[in-house]
Amino acid sequence: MAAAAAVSISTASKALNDTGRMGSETRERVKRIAAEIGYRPNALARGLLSKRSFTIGLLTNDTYGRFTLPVMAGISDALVDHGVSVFLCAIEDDPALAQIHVDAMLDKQVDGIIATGKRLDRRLPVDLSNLHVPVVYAFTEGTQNSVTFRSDDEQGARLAVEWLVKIGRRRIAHITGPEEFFSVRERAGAYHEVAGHREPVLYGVWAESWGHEAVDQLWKRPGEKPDALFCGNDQIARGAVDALRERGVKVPQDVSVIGFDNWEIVAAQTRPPLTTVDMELKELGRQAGLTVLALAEGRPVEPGVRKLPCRLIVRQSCGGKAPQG
Amino acid sequence: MAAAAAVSISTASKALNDTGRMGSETRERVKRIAAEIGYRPNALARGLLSKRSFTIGLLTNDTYGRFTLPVMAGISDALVDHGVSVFLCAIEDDPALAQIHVDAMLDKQVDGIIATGKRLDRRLPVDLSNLHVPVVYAFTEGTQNSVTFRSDDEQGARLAVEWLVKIGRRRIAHITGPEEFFSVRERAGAYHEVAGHREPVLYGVWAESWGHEAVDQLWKRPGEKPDALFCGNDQIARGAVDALRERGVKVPQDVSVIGFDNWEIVAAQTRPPLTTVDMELKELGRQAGLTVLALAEGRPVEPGVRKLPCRLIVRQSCGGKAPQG
DNA sequence: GTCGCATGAGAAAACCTTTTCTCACTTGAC
DNA sequence: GTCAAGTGAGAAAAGGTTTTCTCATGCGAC
Repeated sequence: MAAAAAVSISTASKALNDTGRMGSETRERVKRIAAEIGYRPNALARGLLSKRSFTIGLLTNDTYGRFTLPVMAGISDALVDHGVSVFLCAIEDDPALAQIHVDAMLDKQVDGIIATGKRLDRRLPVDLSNLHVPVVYAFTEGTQNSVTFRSDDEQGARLAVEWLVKIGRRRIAHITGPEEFFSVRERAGAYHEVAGHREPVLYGVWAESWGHEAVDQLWKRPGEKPDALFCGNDQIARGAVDALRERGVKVPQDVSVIGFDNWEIVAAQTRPPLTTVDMELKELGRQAGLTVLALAEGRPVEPGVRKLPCRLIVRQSCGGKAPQG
Repeated sequence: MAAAAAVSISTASKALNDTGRMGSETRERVKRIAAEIGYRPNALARGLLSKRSFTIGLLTNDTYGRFTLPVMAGISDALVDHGVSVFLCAIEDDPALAQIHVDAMLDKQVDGIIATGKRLDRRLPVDLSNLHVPVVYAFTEGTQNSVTFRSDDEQGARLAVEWLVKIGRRRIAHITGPEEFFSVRERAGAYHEVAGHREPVLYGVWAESWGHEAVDQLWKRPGEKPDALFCGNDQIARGAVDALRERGVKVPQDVSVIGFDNWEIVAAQTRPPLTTVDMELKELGRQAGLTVLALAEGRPVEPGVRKLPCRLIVRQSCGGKAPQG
């Protein structure tokens, strides 16, 4: 302890924390010696007294990390300045495992919990509604009176379809995931609002093979073909692009294709690279982190669902130019 | 505190921990009441005394999570039974950020640190060699006298090439990543040992486009074409498969293609799905977790590099049958 | 010269456990 | 009936920090 090196015991604490009354030369001396011996206060002892552990828990059932990692990066980014560390707990839809992790986090006196997942319309398999620490939901369904952050899929879909319209496309089809996904219905709704009902919506699964097959279905139909495809995610878009190439249809000259998610590993490696919609998950994580911190510090936060706007990422699968700004 | 609900103070502790001397009826009563009021001991206070926080830190510079997430899953899996939680700290090759995270972890009295990365032959941008807590390296270069876990890329590559030989392929080319990668050289070495020097090794970058381009190069050369491609990772393999399909070369009938990494999102979505080499990163994480725990508990661990065997994942891009076993 | 007040610094309590020590009481043996 | 041994349970210290309280000293004012 610094006390040994310097002179006193509780004086050291006051010196280092710039609290209490004391001579400035004493304060400086203590600080200097503390720095010399590399003294760092024990966060456990501090937390025991202050009731703040400067630790939060991140609970997720997204084992792939597709959604969790960007969210985690945003949380960490926002909280590292505040000295907060993050426990990551990956539960794989296993209620018992989830409960174990939640209990462990509570035992360790986390200041709050952020729950995140891979679907906006599903709950984590554990009840977090009556904990004595604040809980914030990010990209997963929250409980009544909770704070929930989610992407604005409707706005994102509108962004995509409006972009296709703006570059002159008129026959825009929509190939997407299973209709029971809330975000699928929301995106399809926005699609209809902007593009009307001229072309069909093809519901399927979240896989490249479905994008491939959907293009086959569309091109087998008699009559005019679509001049644009708005796909429910980047994997579907990739499958669609591959299918179009195999049919000799040129992307983006003949058909524009737009994805959703901006999953770099898929979107950037597609030929041509995909124009897509980014859900700004890192920003979502950042806000979730700051919110749980605010709640932990007792600052009031309005409950409710916060929709964060998506952003259009223009690459080469649509043609057109990036918007200036 | 349970003391209030029950009768005494230190007796409660002994009752719940099955230590000390006391009447069995007292012990049972305390336990029952503790369970009723949902009492859970404060891990901070316990850690303060026992010098064990049941917390470890996972430091990574792999922002994509391609390698970190499976490792993390293994660690968590191994340690959750021991009541250990994991701080995840993503540092993006930023030494200052890394130091901040390490300091934060040490302040929080982690029992140990696992350092992990995305390259076997690179260090994390922070020195962990003189900490007062044990450090274990996983999938990143460790320091002298440290414990390091890594995949056995040589064995993995041998597994792949031997498989190609076994199913009857003779002209096996190797398309891989940048030669400065240690694992690239190791895999290429094993490739040469098994396949000889009949076909070239093409060094490039870790991208689909490179796999595509490499196939173009190989097929533009005069003379007989390869009947198998051993690719340095799944992305390259995917690019190669796509290029072969565009050339009208059938996979796996005409050419077998094998990847490396078993990155499901790439390997399983390729058409046909890729036979590939899995580095067993989850098992690697599990062992790293158990090792850091052993070190934290003072159990002796032999320093050195531990190579974990890879496993062949047989899908459809090679033909042949899965080995029984 | 005394009183009051400001100032600097240390003592002590509190946070919540675990562990060791002490004490009172019971029981069995002689 | 006394003594030793054994048994059950509480007291106290320790762990590292922060915060409040107390105390001693020195100074200015009257």
